[in-house]
Amino acid sequence: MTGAKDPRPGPARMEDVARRARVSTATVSRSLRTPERVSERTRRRVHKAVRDLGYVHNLVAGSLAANRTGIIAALVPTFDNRDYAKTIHATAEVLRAAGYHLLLGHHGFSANQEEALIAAFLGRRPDGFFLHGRQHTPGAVQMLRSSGIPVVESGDLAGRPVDMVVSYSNFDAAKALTYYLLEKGYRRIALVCAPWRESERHYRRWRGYRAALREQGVAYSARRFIEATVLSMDQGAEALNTLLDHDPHIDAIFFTSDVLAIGALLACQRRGWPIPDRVAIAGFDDQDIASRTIPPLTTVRLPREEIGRIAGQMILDRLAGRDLKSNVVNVGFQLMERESA
Amino acid sequence: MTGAKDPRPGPARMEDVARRARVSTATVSRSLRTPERVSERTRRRVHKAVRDLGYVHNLVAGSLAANRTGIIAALVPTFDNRDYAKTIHATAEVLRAAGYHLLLGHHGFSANQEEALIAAFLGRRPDGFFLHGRQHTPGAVQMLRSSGIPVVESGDLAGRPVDMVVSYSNFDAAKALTYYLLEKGYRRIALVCAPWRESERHYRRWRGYRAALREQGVAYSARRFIEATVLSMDQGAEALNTLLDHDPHIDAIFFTSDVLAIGALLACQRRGWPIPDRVAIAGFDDQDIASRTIPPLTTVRLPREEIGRIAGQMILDRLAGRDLKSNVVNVGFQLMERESA
DNA sequence: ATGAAAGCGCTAACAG
DNA sequence: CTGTTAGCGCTTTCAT
Repeated sequence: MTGAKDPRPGPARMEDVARRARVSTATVSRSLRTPERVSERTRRRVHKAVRDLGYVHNLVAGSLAANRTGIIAALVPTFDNRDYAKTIHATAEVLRAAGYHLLLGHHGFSANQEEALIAAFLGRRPDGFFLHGRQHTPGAVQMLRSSGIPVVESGDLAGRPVDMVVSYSNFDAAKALTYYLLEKGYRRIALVCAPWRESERHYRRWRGYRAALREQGVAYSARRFIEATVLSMDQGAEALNTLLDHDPHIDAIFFTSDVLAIGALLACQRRGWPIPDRVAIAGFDDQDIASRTIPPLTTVRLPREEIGRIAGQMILDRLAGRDLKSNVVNVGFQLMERESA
Repeated sequence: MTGAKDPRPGPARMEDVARRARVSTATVSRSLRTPERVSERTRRRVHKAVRDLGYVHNLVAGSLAANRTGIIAALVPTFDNRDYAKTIHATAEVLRAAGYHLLLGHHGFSANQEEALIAAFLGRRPDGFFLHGRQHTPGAVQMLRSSGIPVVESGDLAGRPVDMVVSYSNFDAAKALTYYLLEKGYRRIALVCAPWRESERHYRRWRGYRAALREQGVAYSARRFIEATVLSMDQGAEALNTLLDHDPHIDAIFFTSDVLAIGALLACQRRGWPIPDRVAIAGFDDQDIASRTIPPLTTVRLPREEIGRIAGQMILDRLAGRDLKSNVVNVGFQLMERESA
């Protein structure tokens, strides 16, 4: 039998640390969260006790007491997409540097699934929310608004923000690309869209394309439009076939996604068709491979990392009480003029 | 002035719901977590009160009281990699269906960064941990072990697990691919590795390659080995040049990553070199595009989604107290024999 | 610079 | 099936 009070079983608590360092739990807490408010000597004693006991600061209890979790919730349509991945990567980096962590979820392009996840995530009391996508159920918007936390959306600039937005304009980008094709002399320009359920973004691209045609007095033909069922290289190749079957005079095809465009390009290559002479091909996103295809793919580059960085920064700024210049940030886009069109 | 007690400012709490539904907070809690243990009538009253008040169940407080968070921590080297993305996607799906959410981080292939994240994440008291990667600092292993929560690692089968492992064998897969090349009659087979800092996996692949050569009595030459500095298509093309400069008689090149292999393949194509006649090319991972290159790429397919699914399931099984058959699951691999080699 | 004490909002025995 | 009650482990005034 020892005279010392036996430590309770289970992982060490702050109280155990306090006892060992001969201070109060308040001091331990300060040593951990605001070390500058504690004397050098005390801090060292506390940190030694922490190490000796293998103490792990319990942030669940801390979150409850402090009424902040240090968690930012983020929702993407899918993880399996390099564009979202790049964005989230950058966001996570910015947030981690400020001591925040990411609670990440995916909803598979379903607004209802998104609403369910928002409800579930809000229960974990995140300090901020990042949504990739601009289409939400009314319930989702309402929950987000009344949560009172900073919310950043991305994906497009159009429409009323829940709170803040950082994005490029799909409409403008698609319009600019279409203008480029028109300037190159193409007149029978077809469009292959990714499925519209995969966010309104592709719909906006279609609108940008139509706007360019209209402004330049070029007729739009529904026979030159295809909505792909899924976003795959095979669908790109198939769309190419269908379009040229319907109208052999098509001289250019704008795919609203590089995946589709590259699928079509490779199909042409296998057939020995000269691109862009047989038909010009343009994509959207500037995937790594786009600059290495034969010929290299004309496409639009979006600043995915920048979006993620800014999104994280906007949330941090708001949490720090800093005022933002604007709730909507347009990061722009870059036309990558290459040989395929 | 109303006679009713004024609700406190701020978001509704369980007590507010309880008062409105004329039950105790315990009943509200049960209605939310274990509705089957509450009478139909009560449950409806409670849920109505929840809706009326816009109450959001505070899982932070709940986690503290129940000593479980419903959070699974996951660490990957980087988000910007489709392989990890697919795995995590599958894990998140399995976990979400069971009411768990993912706290996700990335460490950029740095074991120290990983340790720091493990420390930070453990403070959030996750109920389980998933690590993509098998190399950890001793401190990291120690923290994980003493946390007492289920830990699943992936990335390779070799070495002693922290707790559980689900993976394929990089050694076996690389060896099998090398055997295939040898059977095809190639004898001067070069190897291009991704940087070894990007996990030991690429080192194991190199070992598998060497083992195959040795077993078949084919000489290994350091002049036929290159460690790429980064994982990019350009590096693949560059490695190809360097190798053929050093030794023009090389008849096959095994790249330990499809990215490198495809970069090399496209470079050959631009030069009009016939593949595999000029030189055979093989990759590792079976990216989407691997089956569409010209010629299609011989490579190894790894069941990324399956790994993620099983990892999630193993954690859930352990949390449910179910016994696992084994702590190590080998998901195998699949040789994709195509025309490039 | 440090300590005492009052919660943070919920859960889970336990009792009825 | 439902209520009472005692915490969960930490943070943060408010003193000193």
